[in-house]
This record gives sequence, C-alpha cells and structure tokens, in this order.
Amino acid sequence: MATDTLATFPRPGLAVDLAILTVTDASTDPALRVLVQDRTDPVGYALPGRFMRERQTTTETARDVFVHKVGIQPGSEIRPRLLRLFDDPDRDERTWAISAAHWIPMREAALESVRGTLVPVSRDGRLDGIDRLLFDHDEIVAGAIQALRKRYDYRRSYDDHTPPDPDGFLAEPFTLHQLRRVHEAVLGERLHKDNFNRRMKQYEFVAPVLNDDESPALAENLRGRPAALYRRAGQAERRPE
Amino acid sequence: MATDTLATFPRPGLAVDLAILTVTDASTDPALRVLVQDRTDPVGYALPGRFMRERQTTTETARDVFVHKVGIQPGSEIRPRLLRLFDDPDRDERTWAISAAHWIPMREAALESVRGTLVPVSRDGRLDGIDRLLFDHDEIVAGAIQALRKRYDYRRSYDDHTPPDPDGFLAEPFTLHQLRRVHEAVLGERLHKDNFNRRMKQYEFVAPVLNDDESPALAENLRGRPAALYRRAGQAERRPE
DNA sequence: ACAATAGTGTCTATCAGACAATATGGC
DNA sequence: GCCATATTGTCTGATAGACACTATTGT
Repeated sequence: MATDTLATFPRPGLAVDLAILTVTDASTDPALRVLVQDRTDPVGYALPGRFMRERQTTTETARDVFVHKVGIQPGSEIRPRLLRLFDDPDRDERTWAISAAHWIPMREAALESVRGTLVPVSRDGRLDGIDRLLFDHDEIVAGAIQALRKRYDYRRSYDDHTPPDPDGFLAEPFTLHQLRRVHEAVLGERLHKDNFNRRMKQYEFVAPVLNDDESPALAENLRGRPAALYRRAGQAERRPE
Repeated sequence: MATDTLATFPRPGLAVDLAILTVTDASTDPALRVLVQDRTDPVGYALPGRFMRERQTTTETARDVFVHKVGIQPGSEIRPRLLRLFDDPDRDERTWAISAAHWIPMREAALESVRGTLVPVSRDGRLDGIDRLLFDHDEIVAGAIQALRKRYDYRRSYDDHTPPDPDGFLAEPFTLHQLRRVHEAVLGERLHKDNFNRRMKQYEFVAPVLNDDESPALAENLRGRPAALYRRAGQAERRPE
C-alpha cells in the first residue's frame, strides 16, 4: 500500500482473464484442454475475461466470468491462480487497461454446456487447430500449461507433499493405469508404468479400495488382468504454495 | 483483456509494493536483509510502494519507487517479480486500492544510502527486531523470502539451469567458501561443504580463475590453506520463468 | 609444531530408469 | 491356449549425505 495523495490520478481498468484448464474423458481417454471463446469485436479466439467491478476481488470477478461469460454457475471452490500482469499501456488501444492473467483447473463435470470450445493441447503446449489467440492470450495459455505441468510432475509433487492429480480431474475410484494416463495427458509425455506405480504406492495420498472381506477391490476391465482400485486417502493437510 | 463497455465503471487505484532483498557483506559475513521504511501516516514500518501513474507499467512504477521513495537511481536491470495481488476492497479505508506485491533482489552496492533500514532476516523468516509490518506487508516479506530461498536451493537450481547466486549478491572473483556462505545466508540453514563444492564444480556456471601461467588463482586468506578463486562462467543462456 | 581451512576420496542410502518374469482376467 | 494387462522383482547409474584423510598456508 502506498501513501500518495490518491484519487487524483487516472486509474487503470483492471481485467481478470482466465485460462480454464481441464482434462476431458479422464477415466477413458484423457486429454488436456483449454476453454477458448469466439470473439467478434476483434475477430478471433480469446480467453474469457472481464473487468473488475467496483470493490470486487479478483476471485469475485473470476466468478462473474464464469456466470456471465462462460455460462455456468461455479461451485464455491473457485480459486484462480495469478500468472502475471499484462501492463503494456498500449495493449488496449481504447483505454489504459491492465490484465491480471489467471489460470484455474476445473473438473470436466463442472464444465458441461459452457460457452466456447475446449481446445486440446498438443504435446508441445500449442493449441490444436488454432493458429493464435487474440491479445496476449497465447502467453497466458503457455504460462498456465507450464504451471499445471509443474504441479503434475509427480516427482516434484512428492517432495512438495502435493498428492497425485491434485486438481481431481479423475473421479474415484480409479486404477493406477487411469491415474497415470491423466498425468501423461497433462504433462504431454509418457511416464514409465512401473516407476509411476511404485511411486504412487509410496504416497500416503492414494489408498487401495477394499471389499467387505478386506480383499482389494478390482476394476472390471475389458481386457487383461483386472487392476486394483484406489481412492484418494485422507491426508489432505496443507497445500504449500 | 475483456470486451466490456469500459471507462464507465469505477476503477481501482493500483499500487506496486516492493520487498527489496539483499545480502550484505556477501564476501565476509553475509546476511539476508529486507529494506523496511518508517511511516508516520499510520505509524509503523512498511515496505516502499507507490501508486501507478497514468499509462505506466509496473516496472516503471517500481523504478519510481526507487527514485522517489528509496532515494536511489536504479540501473536498467530493475526486474520486479510479482508475488500476488492484495485485493481486499477494505484493505485501504480511503479508497478502492489494490496492491501488486513484488519482490526484487538487489546487490548491496546498489543500495548505498537508501532511505530506510536493511533489516536482517532470521532463520525462520522473521524480521529481527520488528514485531510486525503495517498493512499486509508481513505476508509480502514472507512470500519474497520463500521465493528467493527457492531460487537459491542449489539442488533445484541445477535442474532448472539456474546458476548459483543467480542474483549476484557476491562479487567476483570468489571462493567456494564465500559462495556457500551466501547461499547459507539466503537459505537460513547450513549446507554441507563437500557436497556443495562438488555440485558447484559440476556446474558450467562457475569456472576457476587462472593465472597467466594457467595455474589456478588463489585467494589470499587470513588463515588456512588458500582457496581457489572462481568466477561466473559465460553460459548465461536462458532464465526459465 | 599447531591451528585452520582447502581439497580429495569413499562409503551408504535413495531412487529413477530400465528390463524381466510372473499373475490373472477375457476371448 | 492365446492375448492383454497387472503386479512384482531386480539390476544399474546418478547423487545427496556423511565421514575420513591429505594438503597448504599463517602463526
């Protein structure tokens, strides 16, 4: 907080832009996607965003973006994560506008009937079939993907006490195969099956589902030996960041 | 960027607050410190900060903070790092004001004759001799220290291709002993001499200083066997973030 | 000679990567 | 029986932590 004589200087419009990330078909054919919307003002694709209204917080503004721009009623768990500020005074020729770029992971179930398209992210972090987004939104998407991938690096996560699939893209119960496929979809790279499974079993965060007779519950697969089912264990404890 | 009808809504005052970190006496008795200033408006200690003037960037505002609040003329290398936004609408009772909290590492040499006090940081991240700062500035300092310590974790840095002492607190040439002491001062914990030195020699980022006859240059110490001198090697390459 | 610090060597535990072998279901 | 997948075991290389030993200076 600064102690200038205030209210006398021009003030910037402050917008919240959201890179909404999700994993679709998490349990069958997981794919990392970003919500992108069509624009007509300048024609092209862009992220949903909105200027902050009087005495709103960024979180409240993000909620408004969901209600008015995305067209869904978000739960209470909305927690946008700040990436950076875009503050080039000439980035909006209409007025002095600063954008607070955020990213937010959402479960696919919460994104039914959204306005816009869930565009798949390719391995190298580009958007499939979209050349470029309007404004500085390509940078926002790149930063969002990088942040999410860092969060889903299961080796780093182990040190940080972050559980696997921390954003819950995959519904319970799940097999380790499904869990690994979700991580692979987020990271854009293959993971070693045995090393991944070994690591997961060391976590306090995943626990096998047991039948009434204490035997491990098994998934009913189409092919191959049935896999054991797991769920997230208690242990929610802290979220360091 | 959002496409509302704009210029019609109230806008927030946007301030840039700076946690300026440095290591004093880097080559002899290094200590991590934060620049804190006395306030009279509300009485207490606070970080330097300032509202953004028309069509300024955050970097330009940070530069103004240095010139007008800190009282020094910063070089061109000013690069404030965003920590978070403080957007509680009631945090400033005078007006709707949002603070963009930044941290920035500075060399001690650049901080001669600053207005304010360079307060030492204790091992647990608290400020020595200061109970609490005004406003939400304790949180900013805590976040700044956490970010700098993460940056100075030499094991993580190795993976990130970040050089040791990436912010150049220590002047060249230096011994590995001095370099380790700087890292210890930042991290607030002791490091193993042999493991640290072993890691440093694996870096492409530090190179031994050689005399004309190709023999390694040695430091002139008060006591003990003279240590080899090192400098930062080329290899500046990328700064991932 | 002694204190103090620099530099080197080595042992151990951990763990990711990699591969092999076995187990268990559907067809 | 055959195929596909799950599960378990093992080997290797890299490396952090820890400790011991030698080297080189000033006093």
